Amino acid sequence: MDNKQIAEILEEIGTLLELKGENPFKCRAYHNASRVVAALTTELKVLIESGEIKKVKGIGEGLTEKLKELITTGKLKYYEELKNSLPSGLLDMLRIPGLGPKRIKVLYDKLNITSIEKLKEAAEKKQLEKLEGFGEKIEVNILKGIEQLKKHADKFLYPVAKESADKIISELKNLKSVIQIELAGSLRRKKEIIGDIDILVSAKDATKIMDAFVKHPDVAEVAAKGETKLSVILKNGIHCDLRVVSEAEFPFALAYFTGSKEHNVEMRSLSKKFGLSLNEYGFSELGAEETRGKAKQKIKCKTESEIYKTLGLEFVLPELRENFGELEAAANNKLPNLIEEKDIRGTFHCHTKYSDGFNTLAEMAEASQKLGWEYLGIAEHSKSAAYAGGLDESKVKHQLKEIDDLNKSYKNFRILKGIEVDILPDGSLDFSDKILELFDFVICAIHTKFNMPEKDMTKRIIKGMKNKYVTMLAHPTGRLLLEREPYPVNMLEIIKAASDFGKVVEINAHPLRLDLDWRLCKFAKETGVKIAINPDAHNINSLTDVFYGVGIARKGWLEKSDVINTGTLKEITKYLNIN
DNA sequence: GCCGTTTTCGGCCCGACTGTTTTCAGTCG
Repeated sequence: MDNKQIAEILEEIGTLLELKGENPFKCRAYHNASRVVAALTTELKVLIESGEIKKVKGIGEGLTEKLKELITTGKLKYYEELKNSLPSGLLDMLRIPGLGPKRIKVLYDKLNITSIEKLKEAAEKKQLEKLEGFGEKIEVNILKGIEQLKKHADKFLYPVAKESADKIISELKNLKSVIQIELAGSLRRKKEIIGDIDILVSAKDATKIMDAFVKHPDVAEVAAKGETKLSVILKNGIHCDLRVVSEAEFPFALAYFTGSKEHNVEMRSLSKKFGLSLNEYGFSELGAEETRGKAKQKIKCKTESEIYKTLGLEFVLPELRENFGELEAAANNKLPNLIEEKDIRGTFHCHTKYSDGFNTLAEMAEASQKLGWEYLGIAEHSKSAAYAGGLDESKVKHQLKEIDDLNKSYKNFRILKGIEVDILPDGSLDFSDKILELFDFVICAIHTKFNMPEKDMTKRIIKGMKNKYVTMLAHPTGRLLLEREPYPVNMLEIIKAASDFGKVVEINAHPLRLDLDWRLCKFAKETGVKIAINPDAHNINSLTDVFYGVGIARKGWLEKSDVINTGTLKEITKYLNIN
């Protein structure tokens, strides 16, 4: 049982305890432990055997015992009993907006409602409104929530949400009463999957802004409206929160609403050590209840930077605010100098008409030069990937000849000859070494038989990666965000193998994929594995998808030197050992 | 269930909004 699976069990225990009405702090302890385990870069088994687990914050004696049982027997009695004591449908019901553990418990205890279907029936029969603490509106909202859940996934891809948010912000910006306007929340932190859009505004008159936003053409309906907060659902199904604060409050509110929640909790804990209480309006003196809330600010800050400075910290970029060690690093002036979009000088893993792309080699090269890039790596599918127009040996040679011819016409630019070769189920590659040696670089990837057991899949990838001609691993996690579960693979083993073999691992920056996961980037960096950020572009417009990958790289603490395609053409040719 | 430079007990981040109530509980972020 790996750390990820254990983290999922801990998370579920926390939720089940909430449904049982257990001590909320105990519930939180489990949720917190889940996060801690998910972020570990060493197998829990190793930590427990060596006793190192004692040093891990958030896992105490009680949890260590349970984890031991889980690791040695593969089961946890406490978890099994807890699961058996509640119908599994209760967990599903938590996904309905407005329904939390308390209300679900009441529904279960009083009406024996055990699933979303039963809940819908009961609500339609108006049985809920008779319950204490429930009413007509809650009943209607539950029905709406169920509808909502069915109609839209409750998560959205970063690019989709970003485009939507940018449009709204650019229009609200023009309102006279707006002083400052910024994107906040997980979008500002560049998470690859977004729950909702948070927009923060500072203005003298909140009403005007909110009224204008309600009338925005992209708004489908208003979910909630107060004095400072407006919550709407956009026509594309994304929830969007608009908050209006005063100019003095803006930096505090921006920090607060940017999150993450876990980062904020740490910030507030840290504030306490300075005798301060931090909230979305400012710093107030600790203990003085009457100065809390919207009361006077004890220390004024004009920017987020000043907030961090007050707590003795370097400014922490939004991407890093995940309580992933950034506050400790900020306290010790050890924050990374993150890679930027402008550092990218080219990319690998792009397709053309030769396989399943939509543009010619010349068109892709021209578009790359327009972006200011010095090289473009082409990597078509190999022959087994027939569905994607995979190239056979003769087509390969034809393409390589065309690249040679084109390259003669360029100055300070080069098309790099690559291939995205399939790793077959037995771990062998789709081309012989004789063909592979013709390329400047070789990317290996999985495209078939995704349902292999994790152990076999991991072995398959490692075997493929070991080939001496392989330069990098593509589609490391194989995930298609929101559309398909990633294929089962032990990423820690893969990254260790990449380190052993000196291979590069790709961040596939196609918006549907955006893998590698940013947590793994951090691990890769610590392991000494180089990363390439590749757009997996199939046409000239999607070359810029590479910048979504930069977002992931930044979240994973990668610096310019960690990413190979920040290198100049000269450095890349040297790296690839080509003339 | 975790944690401790006020440490083995007594805290554990905090406020807005909604809908239920008539002062508050639940949910959310």
